Amino acid sequence: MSKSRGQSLTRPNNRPITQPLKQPSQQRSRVTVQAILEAAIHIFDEFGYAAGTTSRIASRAGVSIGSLYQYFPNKDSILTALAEQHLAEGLALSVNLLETLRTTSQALEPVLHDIVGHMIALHEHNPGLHRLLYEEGLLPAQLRQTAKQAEQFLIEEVARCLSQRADVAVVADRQMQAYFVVHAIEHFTHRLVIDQAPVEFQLRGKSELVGMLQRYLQA
Amino acid sequence: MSKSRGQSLTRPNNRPITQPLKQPSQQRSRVTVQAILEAAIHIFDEFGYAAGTTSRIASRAGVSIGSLYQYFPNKDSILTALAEQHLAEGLALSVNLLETLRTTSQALEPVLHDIVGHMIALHEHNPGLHRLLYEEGLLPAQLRQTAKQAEQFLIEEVARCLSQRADVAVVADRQMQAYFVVHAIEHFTHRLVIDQAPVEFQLRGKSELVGMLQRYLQA
Amino acid sequence: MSKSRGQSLTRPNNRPITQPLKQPSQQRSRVTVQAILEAAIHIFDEFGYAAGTTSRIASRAGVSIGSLYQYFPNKDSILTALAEQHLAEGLALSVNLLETLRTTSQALEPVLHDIVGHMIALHEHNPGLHRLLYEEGLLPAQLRQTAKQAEQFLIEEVARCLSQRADVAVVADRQMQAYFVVHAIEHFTHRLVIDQAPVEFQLRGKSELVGMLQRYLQA
Amino acid sequence: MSKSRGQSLTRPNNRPITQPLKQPSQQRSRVTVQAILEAAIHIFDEFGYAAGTTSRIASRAGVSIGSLYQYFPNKDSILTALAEQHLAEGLALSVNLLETLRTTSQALEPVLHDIVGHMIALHEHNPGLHRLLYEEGLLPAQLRQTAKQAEQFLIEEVARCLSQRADVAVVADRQMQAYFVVHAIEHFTHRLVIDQAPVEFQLRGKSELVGMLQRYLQA
DNA sequence: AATGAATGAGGCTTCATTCAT
DNA sequence: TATGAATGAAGCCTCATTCAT
Repeated sequence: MSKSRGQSLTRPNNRPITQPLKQPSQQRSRVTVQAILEAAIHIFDEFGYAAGTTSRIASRAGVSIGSLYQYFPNKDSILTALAEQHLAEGLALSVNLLETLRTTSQALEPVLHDIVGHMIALHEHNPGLHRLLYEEGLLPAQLRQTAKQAEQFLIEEVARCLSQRADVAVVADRQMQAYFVVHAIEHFTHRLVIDQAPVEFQLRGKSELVGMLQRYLQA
Repeated sequence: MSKSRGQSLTRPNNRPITQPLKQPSQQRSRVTVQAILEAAIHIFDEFGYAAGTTSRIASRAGVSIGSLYQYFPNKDSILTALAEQHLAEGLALSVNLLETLRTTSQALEPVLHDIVGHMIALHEHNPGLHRLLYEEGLLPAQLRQTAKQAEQFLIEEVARCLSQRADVAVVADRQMQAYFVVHAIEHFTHRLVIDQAPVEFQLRGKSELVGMLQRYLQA
Repeated sequence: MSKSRGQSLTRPNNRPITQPLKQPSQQRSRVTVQAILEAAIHIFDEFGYAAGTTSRIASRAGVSIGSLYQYFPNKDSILTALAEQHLAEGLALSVNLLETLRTTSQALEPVLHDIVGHMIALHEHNPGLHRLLYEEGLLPAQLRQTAKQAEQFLIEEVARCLSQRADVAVVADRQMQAYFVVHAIEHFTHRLVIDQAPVEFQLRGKSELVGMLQRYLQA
Repeated sequence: MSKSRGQSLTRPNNRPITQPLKQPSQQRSRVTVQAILEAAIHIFDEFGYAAGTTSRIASRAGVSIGSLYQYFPNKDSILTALAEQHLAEGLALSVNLLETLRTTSQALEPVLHDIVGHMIALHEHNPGLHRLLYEEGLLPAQLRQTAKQAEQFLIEEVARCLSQRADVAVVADRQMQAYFVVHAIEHFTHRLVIDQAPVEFQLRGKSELVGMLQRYLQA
C-alpha cells in the first residue's frame, strides 16, 4: 500500500494496523474522524494515493497532522476506512436492489435499468477515488479478503435470484453467470464513470449495458 | 507521475523526459536495455509501481543504477516503455484476430473461443504489471492518448467486422456494441488472470465469456 | 526562495495583541530557521556552494535534514535567503553612510575613511560566502535583478551626493563616476578581506583606497 | 600549448594531479587536446563549472569520454589547463604592455587607453569562463599560488615602471599603488565585460577607468 | 486532547571516472 | 588508441510518523 516505506509489503501479521486506534466515543471525535475521511475522499480522488499525503488530508480536513494520527494509525488505515465504507454502501445497495429484483413483478429490462442506474450513481462522485479502491493491490490483504467474501455473497444472492425468475434462462453454470452479471455491472459502471465520458455516451452506454445483460439472461 | 526535483541552479537543461536518452546502438546496450525491461516487468508485477524502485529494478536486472539511467531518463519512462510494448503487442494480436474473424468461414462460437484464448494468453504472465498498465492514471497523458486512439481504432474495426457477419444481429448502435465487446473481453480476460483463479474456474469463466458474447451478438 | 517564515501572517488565533504570550512553537521554529541560516553561512563559506551540501548544513545546524526542508524548499533558497539578508544589510549600511556623507561638515578624507572602514567590517566575516554571493551566476534571476536595482539606486544616490559636495570635482559623467566609486569600494573591500592579507597589508590597503578615491574625486 | 611551458610559472617537483597524463607527443594527440580545451571553454562559459559536465565537453569536442580521460586525469585538470593558459596569456600581454609603458614617449593617457583596451579584449570572449576562473575557490591551491606569484611579479613590474615615469607622482607606498592599478584594471575590465553592458556604457566605462587611473597616478 | 515542529529512512537521479572491447 | 557502456558514491528531497509542548 504505502509506497516506499516498505511496511505494508512486509507486514507479517498480528494486529491489523489498519484499524483505528480508538473508537471515537465522543461527539467531537466523531466529527473529526468524519472530517478526515471526507477530506481524504477528495484528496485521494484528486491526487491519487501516493501524492495524497497525510498532511494534505489533515490540512484539507482542518485538523493538525497530530490529530489525524490520533484517529488513524497510519495512512493505509484511512484508505481502508474509505474502502470499508464504500464496500458497506455497495453491499447495502446491492441487497436492496436484489430484494427488488426478487419481489418485483416488473419485467427484466426496467429492473436492470434501475439497478444499473443505482450502481452508476454509487460511483458517480470521486471517480478517482474509486479507481484507487479497485486497484486492489493497494488494499490490505484482510480487506481484500473481506471484499471477496462480500462479492461471493453477492454472487450467490444474484444466482439465487436469477434462478427464481421465470424470464431468465435456465443455465448450467448459474454461479458463473451470476459472476458475470456482477462483474459486468461493476466494470461497465466504472468505465462509464471513470472515463468521464460525455453524458450522451453515458446514456448510450447505460442502455447498451442493460441490453447486453438482457440478451445474456433472457429465457 | 513524476515530480520535479529542484536543482535550478545547476541544471539549465530541460528536455522532454520520457524519451530514451540514446538509441542502443550496440549489441551490448541492447542486451542491457532488455535486461532492464525484463526486470522491470517482474519488479512492477511483484511490488507495484510505487514500491518498485529503480534500484530494485537495476539490481534484478544485474546492472548498476547508472546503467539504468543511461537508457531511461527516469522511472516513469520505464513503465511507459513497458506500456508501449504491451500496447503494440495487444494491437498486433487484435488485428490478427480480427483478420481471422473477418475471413474465416467458421461459426461465431469457435472464433470467439479462439479470440478469448489468445487474449488470456496475452495477459497470463505478470498480471500485477497489467493491472498497473490499466491504472491509466500512472501513464503519461501522451501514451494514454495513444492508447485511447488504439482502442478507438480497434472498436471501429470490430464494429465493421460485426456488421459484415451474417450471424451477428443487426443493431442500432453498432459502435457501442463493439465498445462492449472489446471491453468485455478485456475486462474478463484480466479478471480471470488477475484473480489467479484455479484452472477449473478459469476454464468455466472462458466458456461463460464466450457464451455471453455469443448470446449478446448472435442474430 | 524560502517559503514561510511563519510569523505575522499565520497567527492562527487572533487574540488581542496586548499580551505577548509568545507561542513557544513559533519561537521554536524561528530558532531553527536561524540555526540553519547560521550554519549555511559557515558551510558555504568553508565548502563553497556545490560542496556545501544540505545535509552538511543541517548537521552543522544541529537539526534534521527534514527540518531544513520544512523551512527552505530547496538548496537554492538557502543561498537566496542569505543573499537577501546581505543585500538588505549592505543597502541599509550604505544609506546610512551616504546620509553622513551628505550632512557632515567633515572633509572628504575622514568620511571616506569611515565609509571604507564600515564596508570592510561588513564583509570581514565569512569571506568565502561573500565570494559566492558575488558570483551572481548562482543567484536566481529575480534576486539578481533586485540586487542590480539596489546597486543602481545606490549609484544614483552617490552621484547626487558627489554633486552636492563642494570639495568634489565637477565632472561630465557623474553617473559613471559614482559607478566607479561604488565598485571600487566594493571590490577592494572584498579583495582585502578575501585575500586574508595580514593586518599590516590591510591597513595600507585601506589607506590607499581612501587615497585613490580622494585623488579621483577631489576638486 | 598550455602545459609544456608550465615550468617557469609553476610547481616545484611532485606531479600534481592536474597535469596531463601524457605529453601529447604526436600531432593527432595535440589536435585532440586542443579540441577538448576549446570545447571546455565554450561549455564552461555556457553552463558553468558544475553543470559543465565532462561528457558534454567530450561531446562538444567530438571525442569520446574515454579519450578525454586519456589526456586529462580529471575534470579539474581541464579547468586548470584553461586557467594556466589564461594566466600565461594575461602575463604575456601584461609584460608587453609594460614594455610599451616603460619605453614609450607617449603621455600617460593614451598609454593607459591602450592598456585598458587590450585587457578588455583579453576577456571579451567567454565572459562566463572568466568569471569561473576568478572564482578562485575552484582552482587548486597550487595554481592559485602560482597566480598569486604571477600577480606579485606583475605588481612589482608595474611599481618599477611607475617609479620610472616622470609624469607619475612620487608616492610613499609604491607597491600598494601598483597593486591598486593592477586590480583596478583587472576588476573594471571584468565588470564591463561580464556585466555584458551595452557598447555605449562600455565605452564610457573605459574612458572613466582611464580617467580614474590618470587622476590616481598623475604627478 | 490538540498542535505542528522535528525526524530520518529511503527514493530518484547525476556524473566523474573506469574498463572491456 | 579510441570508444562508449558500465559503475556507484553521493546529492537533493519527500513524507509518513513521532513527540514535546
